Amino acid sequence: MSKPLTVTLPDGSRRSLPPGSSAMDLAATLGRRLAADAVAAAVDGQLVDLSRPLPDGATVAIVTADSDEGRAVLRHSTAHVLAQAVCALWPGARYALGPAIADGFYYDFELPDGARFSDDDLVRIEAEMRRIIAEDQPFTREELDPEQARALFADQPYKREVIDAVTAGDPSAPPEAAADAQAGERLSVYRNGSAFVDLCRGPHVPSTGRLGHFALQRVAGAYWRGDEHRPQLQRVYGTAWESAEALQAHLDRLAEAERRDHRRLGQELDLFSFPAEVGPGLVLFHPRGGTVRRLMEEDARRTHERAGYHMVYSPHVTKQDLFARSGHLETFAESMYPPMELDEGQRYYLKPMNCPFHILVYRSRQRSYRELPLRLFELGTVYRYEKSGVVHGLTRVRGMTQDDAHVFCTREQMAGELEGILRLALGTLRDYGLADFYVELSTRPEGKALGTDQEWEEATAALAAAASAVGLETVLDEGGGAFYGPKVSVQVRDAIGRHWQVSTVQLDFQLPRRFELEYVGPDNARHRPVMIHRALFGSVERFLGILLEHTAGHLPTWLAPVQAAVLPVRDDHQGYAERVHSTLAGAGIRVELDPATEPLGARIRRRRLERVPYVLVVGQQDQEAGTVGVNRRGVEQPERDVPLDRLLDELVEEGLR
RNA sequence: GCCUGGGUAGCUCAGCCGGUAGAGCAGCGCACUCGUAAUGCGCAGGUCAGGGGUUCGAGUCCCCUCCCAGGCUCCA
Repeated sequence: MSKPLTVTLPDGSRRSLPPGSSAMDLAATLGRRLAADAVAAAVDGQLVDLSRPLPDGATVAIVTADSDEGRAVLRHSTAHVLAQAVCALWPGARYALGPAIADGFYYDFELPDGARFSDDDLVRIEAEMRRIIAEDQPFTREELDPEQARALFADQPYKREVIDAVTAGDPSAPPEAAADAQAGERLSVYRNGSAFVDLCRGPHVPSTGRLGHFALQRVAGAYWRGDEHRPQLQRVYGTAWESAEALQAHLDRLAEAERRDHRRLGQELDLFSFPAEVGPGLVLFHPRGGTVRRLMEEDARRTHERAGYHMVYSPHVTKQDLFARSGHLETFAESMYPPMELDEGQRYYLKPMNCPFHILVYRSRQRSYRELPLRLFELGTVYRYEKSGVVHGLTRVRGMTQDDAHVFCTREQMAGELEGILRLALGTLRDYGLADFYVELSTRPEGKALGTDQEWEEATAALAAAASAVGLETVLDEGGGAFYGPKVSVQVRDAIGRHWQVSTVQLDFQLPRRFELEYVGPDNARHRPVMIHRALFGSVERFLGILLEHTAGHLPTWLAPVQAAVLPVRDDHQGYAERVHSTLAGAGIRVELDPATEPLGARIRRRRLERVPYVLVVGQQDQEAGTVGVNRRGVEQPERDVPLDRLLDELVEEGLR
C-alpha cells in the first residue's frame, strides 16, 4: 500500500488522492461540471494531459475549454483531427505543422502528385472531421526515442526534419509543433484512431468527442518553415471554440469586420475607388471622399500651425544624389519606384520620403539657436513600390500623403519636443473619436542600424521618457526601429478590438550628420541639431481607412461628407425645404435637398444608409411653425417640431470646426 | 515577389456536359404627392478583365498578361 498523494490547488487548498491518480481523477472529485469542461491540466505550471498521473506535492490547476490555454489545447487537438481527415481522404498526404493560433488553428500539407485543395474539399474534409469526432476516439500519448520516431515517420519528410531539428537542439526548430525534447531525449507522439499518429508535445483533449465547435475557413499557400526558398505547402485554416455560442460569436465578429471593411464602405458610400486602369495601391478620391480628405487636411494644417509648425512644400521627384546622400538608396531602394533617366543620364526618383527636402529647407541658410526648435510640416505625397501581394485598400498603398513633419532642435530641447509631439498626437486622435491607445517603443534593429551604441541608448531613453510622461501604457518592440533611429508609435485599438499603428515619432542623429546640419549657438560656435521625424495620422489615406472601420462609416459629424439632408414631405413643401436648406448651407453646413419625387420612406432609407448624421423631414406643420422633424443618426425615433434655430445651433456646434 | 482562388451590366451575383447572356438593386422615362428604413409600370444597360489558342461553335477548355481576394514572405 503506497501513500496517498497530495496536491495543491490554485486557491492554496490541498487534496489527497489515491496513488496514481490523474488530473482527470482530481477534476472528478472537484465537481462533475469541472470534469466535463476539463481539457488539460497545468501541473506546476506545465500543461499536461488529463490522463497523466499526478506527482506527489504538485500544484495542479484544471484547465477548462473556456480559458485561453484551454482553447489552445482544443484548437491544437482539432488540428490533429484535420490532419487525420486529410490523410484519410488523400492517402499518401504528407503533413507538416499544425499549431493553434489566435482564434483558431491551421495545418500544412503536401498532397500526393501535387494535388491542391479546393473549396469543395474543405466541405469534404469537414465532414470527415465530424465523423472522427463522432467516434469519440481517445488521444493517446507515447514516448519514443529518436530512432523509433524516424522509423515511424519514414514516409513523412517534414516530420523527420522536425525530429532532426529537435534532437539536434536546433534553436530554429519550429516551436509550435516540436516535441518537447532535448538532444538525445525521448520524443512524444499522439495517436487517435487506428491509423493516425502525429509527432507532438501535447497536451490534447482526452478524446475527439470533446471537439466539434469548429469551422474550416480557407486554404492558402505557405512556405515550409516560412522560408520562400523552401517548398510551398497547402495550408488549411480553421477556427475552433469551446461552445456553439462562442463559435457563433466569433463568426459574428468576422461578419462585423467584413461589414466594416473600409474598401466595401468606400464603395458603398461613394468615397474612393482603386481603378485597375490606374494601378495597384493607387487611390482615386471621389467627391465625397475628397470632402472628407480635404477636411482632414485642413484640420491638420490648422492644428499644426497652432502648435508652432511652418507649412512647407516639396516636389514629387528629385535627383538621385539627394537620396544617395540621405542613405535611402542603400537602405530603401527596394521600396522605391525605378528611376527616370532625364537630361543626359541624370536620374530622377519619385520620392518615398519627405525628410531630405525638409533638411534642404533647413540648410537653405545659416540657422541660429534662437530659431530652434524649427518645425517644418508638409502634407507630403510619397510613392513606394510595395510588393504586389501586400497592397491592401487604403491601409497599404503605393501612393500616399503623409502628415509629415521634421523638427530640428538642440539635444536639450529633445525631451520637451518629444513629449509635445506625443501630446499633439493624442489630442488629434481624440478629435477623431479614437480613445483607446498604447505606445510601442521600437528599439535598435539587428544589423542594418547606423550610429553608435551611445547615441541609440540616449535616443531610446528620451523616447521612453516622453512616452511615460504622457502616461500611456508602453509596449517594447525589440529591434523594430528604423535604421537611423529608435521609434515611438501610438497604437490605436478600434471599436472591434483590432489595433493599428498610427502616429510615429522617430529620433534621428544620422541625417543631420550626413547633411552636415548646423546651427550657431549662444557660444558663437557651430553645433549639430537633432532631427525628429513624426507623423500623426501616419498617412491620410490609411488613417481614413482605419477611421472608417472604427466608425463603421459613421464618421464624426464634422467629417461627414453630407451632414444633413432636407426632405419635403410633398411637392408643396418644396419652397419651405429650400429655405431650410439655404439657412443651413448659409451657416456652412454641408446639406442636400431631396425633392418629393419618390416616397418619403424611400428617401429616408437612402439617407440613413448613407450615414447622413441629420435627416430632416419638413411637412405642413413644420412649414406653418418654422420647425423641422429631425432624424439623428443612431437614434431610432425621430424628434418632431424642432425649431429651426435650435437645430441650426446643434448642427453648428457639432458639425463645424 | 511566391501560392491558391477569383474577375459575367454601375453594384451584388446566377449561368449544368462547349450551342451564342440572366436576376435583384442602382440608372433613365412615365405615373404616383406620400409625416419616418424599399410606390408601380416600362426602358435601357455586356468586347463575359485583356490577348492568343483548341473547336463547326468558347463566358464555359488550354496558354500568356493585367487586376482583385486570402495567405506566405516583406513592412524603412
